[in-house]
Amino acid sequence: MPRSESEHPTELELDILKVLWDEAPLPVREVRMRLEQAADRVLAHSTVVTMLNIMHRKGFVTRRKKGNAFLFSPKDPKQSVVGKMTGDLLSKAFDGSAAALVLNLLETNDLDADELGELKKLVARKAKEKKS
Amino acid sequence: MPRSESEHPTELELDILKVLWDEAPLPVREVRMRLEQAADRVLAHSTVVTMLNIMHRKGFVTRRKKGNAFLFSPKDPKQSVVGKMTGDLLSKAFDGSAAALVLNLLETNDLDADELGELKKLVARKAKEKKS
DNA sequence: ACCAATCTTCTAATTCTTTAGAAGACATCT
DNA sequence: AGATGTCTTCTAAAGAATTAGAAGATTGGT
Repeated sequence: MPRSESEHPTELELDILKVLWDEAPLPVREVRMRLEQAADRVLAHSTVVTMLNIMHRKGFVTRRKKGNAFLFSPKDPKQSVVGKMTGDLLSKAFDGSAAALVLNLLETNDLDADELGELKKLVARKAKEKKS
Repeated sequence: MPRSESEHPTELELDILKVLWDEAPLPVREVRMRLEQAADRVLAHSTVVTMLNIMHRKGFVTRRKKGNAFLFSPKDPKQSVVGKMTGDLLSKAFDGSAAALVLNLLETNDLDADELGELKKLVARKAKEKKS
């Protein structure tokens, strides 16, 4: 029994989704061009086609016919998809503890003062919301 | 050209590492038993053996002979491994912005008051360290 | 009407991941 | 000594991920 198909996008799928979150709908050749510019991924046209088909089957993108070609759009917004990925890491690697994740983030990836100030504001704001 | 071997543990590999971070060194049958108890993973003995061999090849675990059997230990501490995973998600999904990650965490996974309080303390402490 | 460009669908190759069986070595129990 | 159990290494199967070529349809220009 091999593993089942992932509910999260793979690395290449995520790169493609990023392109589409930036602008959609797009035809295959546009996706391919932007993938090369933005993510430095040089792929054959047919590779991008195959990926978009797979992503369509998996439900990561929607498509509609425009003339004889397809236009692709992301199915879910970026926040939702990366939120699920974060939630997944949270449960798999940190037993669901957000504090543990942030602690690890602070300890192992050193952030600059700006990022820290930003974090402080975020947490304070959220704490306030929570009370209301 | 297919993708290259991941530098991060896969899902099953991570479950096995968790067992070993909890206690090590352990022989195969112990790993198997704990995998079943802690992660609800029921696997054949030979499967666990194969996984541990692969993880040894990848450098995730070390092993030493004890009698005729091997004892396995994690190569790197948990913090380091999950730190790399977090850093990977950070760069892949949030373009390296820790603030964006935490914001998303706050927005899409709702934390309880305790977790929020914990976060506040963490960030404050880190900010203080930074100044010194 | 035809040639080239573009698009789609189908097929395929390679590596990774997950799972597990088979064969053989070695110790222990009776 | 022989059966039993546990351990190792070797082999393998099947789905997932990544990459791309080939065949066939359609459209736009000349």
